[in-house]
Amino acid sequence: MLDVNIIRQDPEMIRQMLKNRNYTDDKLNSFLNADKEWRILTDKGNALRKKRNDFSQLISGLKGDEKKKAIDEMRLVSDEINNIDLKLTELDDIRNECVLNIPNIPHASVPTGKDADDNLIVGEYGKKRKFDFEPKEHFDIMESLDIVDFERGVKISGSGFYVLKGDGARLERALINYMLDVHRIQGYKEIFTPAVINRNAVIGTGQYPNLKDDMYWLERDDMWLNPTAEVPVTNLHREEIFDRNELPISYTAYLPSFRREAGKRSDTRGIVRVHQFNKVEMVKFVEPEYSIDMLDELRDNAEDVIRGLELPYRVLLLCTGDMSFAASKCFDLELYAPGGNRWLEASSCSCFTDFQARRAHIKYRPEPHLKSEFIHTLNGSGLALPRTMVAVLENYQNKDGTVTIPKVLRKYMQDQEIIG
RNA sequence: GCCGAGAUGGCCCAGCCCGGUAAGGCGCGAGCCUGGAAAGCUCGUGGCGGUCUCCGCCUCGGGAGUUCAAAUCUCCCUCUCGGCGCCA
Repeated sequence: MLDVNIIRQDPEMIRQMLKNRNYTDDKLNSFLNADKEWRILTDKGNALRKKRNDFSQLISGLKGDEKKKAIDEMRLVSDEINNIDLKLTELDDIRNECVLNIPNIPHASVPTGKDADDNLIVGEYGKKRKFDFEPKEHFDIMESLDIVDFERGVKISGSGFYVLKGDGARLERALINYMLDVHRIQGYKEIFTPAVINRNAVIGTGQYPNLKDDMYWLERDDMWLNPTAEVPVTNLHREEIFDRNELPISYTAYLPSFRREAGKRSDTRGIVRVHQFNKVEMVKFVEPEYSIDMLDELRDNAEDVIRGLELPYRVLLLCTGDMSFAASKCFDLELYAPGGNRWLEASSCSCFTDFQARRAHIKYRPEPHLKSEFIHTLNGSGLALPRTMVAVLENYQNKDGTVTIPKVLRKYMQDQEIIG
């Protein structure tokens, strides 16, 4: 959520920002109206409270009729306060609802644009391979190698779930280990968190309520299946205050992620869009002044994973209209998949400024005697497993139907060089 | 799942029985003192609002209730720590 003081100080800037992000300014207008009234009423209420407190003080020293009289007078004040409080609660609810629905302010370096077509292609890296045969799509490769079982995935869970078998399962495990090791060497501390998380956590990073229909909910215990490790890892430090010398903190975490993907109909074939997928995530907690620079570092850390795998990829700087709600700046990393001749989003690296920290109450003290301030958070995938698997299989496929294992993964697969 | 103990500002802790508007310590900072430091002493150190060198309100895990008045009494909930039970 945004700092309400920023909205108060420069509502026109917010209005322009909402326009750039394809939001209406309804919430802004409602906020401004409710806030104005709230401030006037708060003042009035406080004055009455003062009056009541004085009465209360007075009453403690009175007896008999004088006391009764004072109590009666005070009742009138109390009734008035109650009425104002009722109205204040109403106004506060409106304000909160509005603020929670106003997205983060994009960083100055973010291009203004309407949709995905306006995203800026920062660069294309790696060489697209020239095939002397027609490259197959990943699901065909996987089925002919017998390293996947779509039917039984459906049998035990439902559509959108799949089973990896044999070298497919081993490749998955190798990729996870490889990614975690890359990030560990980059200086990230490895974390393994619960995959079932509570309501406060999904509220803390903003998945609830915005994305609640896209998460699996365990009604009996009011718990949620992890939608992305960003949630448990960021919430590790919810309601904590750091000393300055503890920052920056860099975590990497492998965790299965669950998405209901309600209403999505695209990419139903294969493993590009599924309900459960593994992901290695990077999360950073940093001092505000460094956060934007840290985003470049984070992105580079994710790119290292791709470069190591020697996959062709491109980097997109998302425009204002295509960025997610909480992000101030965001890069997408897309892997090239020759079988379907398409780019697959395998990582999204974002700087959230204080937007998440404000909501999750994560602070730091710039100096011991100064008051605490919100830190900045960043996160990015490094990488999402299924799409990486697709890119590996399609780029490394051979004419005879086998798949060469990328060099960096071989040590995780007992030096095996080929699948098939 | 059962029984008991607990949750108080950045941290520690008093107050609760017996209701009157959060005491003290640590840490940190400013000042005094000093050749400099330590010690000592004084002041400051949660949030919101305003007519913003000042004033007011709110805040004792969360919520509801009793009362003129709740950290304090009553009820419900959450979490933590013990003990018992169950169990990979």
